[in-house]
This record gives sequence, structure tokens and C-alpha cells, in this order.
Amino acid sequence: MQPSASPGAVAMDRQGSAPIFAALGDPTRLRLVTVLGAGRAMSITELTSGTEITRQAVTKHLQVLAAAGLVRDVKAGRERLWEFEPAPLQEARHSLDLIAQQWDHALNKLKIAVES
Amino acid sequence: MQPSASPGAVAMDRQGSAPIFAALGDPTRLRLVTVLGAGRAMSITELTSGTEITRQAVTKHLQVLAAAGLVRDVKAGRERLWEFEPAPLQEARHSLDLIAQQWDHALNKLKIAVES
DNA sequence: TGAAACCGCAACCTAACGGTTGCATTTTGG
DNA sequence: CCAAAATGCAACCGTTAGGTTGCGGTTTCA
Repeated sequence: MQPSASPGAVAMDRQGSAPIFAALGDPTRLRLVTVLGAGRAMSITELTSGTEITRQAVTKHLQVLAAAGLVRDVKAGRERLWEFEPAPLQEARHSLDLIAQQWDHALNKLKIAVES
Repeated sequence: MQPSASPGAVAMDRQGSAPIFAALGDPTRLRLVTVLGAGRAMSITELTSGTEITRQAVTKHLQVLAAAGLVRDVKAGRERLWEFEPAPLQEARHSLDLIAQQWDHALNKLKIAVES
């Protein structure tokens, strides 16, 4: 096969949600967003308790999540509470929906072509 | 705050979809699944054309995607075609849905509490 | 008021990631 | 049958990711 038209041109989904997926792509971080998604803002120490890793490790993960916009911190006196931020997650959902939708459409076209 | 109840116990979502998110968390790979999600199976060389990276790099990315189950290869003579596999993506969607749903529920509870 | 709780900063370490280059292998088509 | 296409395999490299340890700074509250 000689190099033809760029397949990248078909990818109309500017893969901009990759950083969000990357942020969710770690078990610890996915757990953090799940826990914080329950609604209650929590401190770092609280989020660390019950885990096998250090508070500093959790801090780093929270910073990664914050960089992706999935989480936000609000200082409350001696503590620093972290709360869930839903917007990026919706964007990620939309991104997955686009791919799934595109796939279903391709399957339908194939089915129709077979039936005719 | 002294260590209390583990917040991990609240995370009823076994964060098993983290590997899928990790696989999607790279721009190149997210582009690959988007392109393949269009329905047509493609060869490595074809998937490489139009990109700035090497065929070997694309190969590695495809292997990562295959390890996550997002993609499958079928050999066709001299070529090796890659096609999209929808199941893991559905799982990832469901995972995001759970979190979003959980969040909405928490907001509703809060709203009701405020109104009363 | 002072010890304990909560946290930030920084250095450090190992392993994995993303990528390249070089070369051998298989298959096709004229 | 043989050259070119398509790919595989392996070594190598720089950077980042995930994690720890050590220590210093602030709030709190008894």
C-alpha cells in the first residue's frame, strides 16, 4: 500500500479529551474522583486514610486531577478540602458518545448494504 | 483529623476501567480509536500515513490499545488489519455514567435539604 | 502557649512510556 | 522468481510518572 490520503483527516474529533482520560487512567485517581463524586468535600489526610500509599502521593494525584479540571480545592483554615468538578467528565462522556455513535452508524450502513 | 473510616469503602465502583482510560489517555491512541471507530479496518502503514511519528510507534500504540481490548487485529495476507472493538468503550461509558449519576444524586439531596 | 494535626516543598529513586533506528521476515505481483 | 511492500523483533534513549523520605510552615485547641 502506498501512502494515500491521511486518515487523520477523518478524525473530526479533536482528541482534546485525551488529558482527561489520562487523568482518569490511574486506579488511585479514578477512585479519588469516584469518592469525591459522592458529593462531600474531603481533606487530603481523609482521602489518604485507608489507602496503601503516602499522603504525598495522594497530593500528587490530586494535582494531576486538578490540572485536568476534574477536581478543585478550597482552603478551609488548617485543612484543604477537595471537591469534584463535573464539567470535564461530561466532556469525556461526550467524546466517548461520539465514537460509539460513529461506530453504530457504520454498523447500520453495513447492515443496509448487506440487505440490499 | 485522626484516621477514621476508609473512604475507599464508599468507592463501590471497582475502578477496573482505569486501564481503558489509560489507553485512551494518549492523543495518538485516541485518534486511532476514533479513526478505526469509523468502521473500516486499516493496516499499520495506512494508520501511520499522515502522522509525524514512525510506524513502529504506531505499532506500539496499537498494542497498548489491543491490551485494553479496544482494538483487534486480523491478518490478511501480507497485511495486518486493525479494527475497532466496542465493548471496552461501553464499559468506560458506563463507568463515567455511574460517577455522573452519583454526582447528580448528591446535588439533588443537597437541593432538597436546602428547600426544607 | 505549645504540642499535635494538617499541609507544602524539594530531593531522590525506579520503572514505565513514547519514540527512534537497524535489520530480518513474509508475502505479493509482474 | 525476485524486488518491493508490509510487517516483526530488538536494542537503545530521554523524559515522565508514581512513589517515598525528610523537613519546615501554619492552624487549632486543650
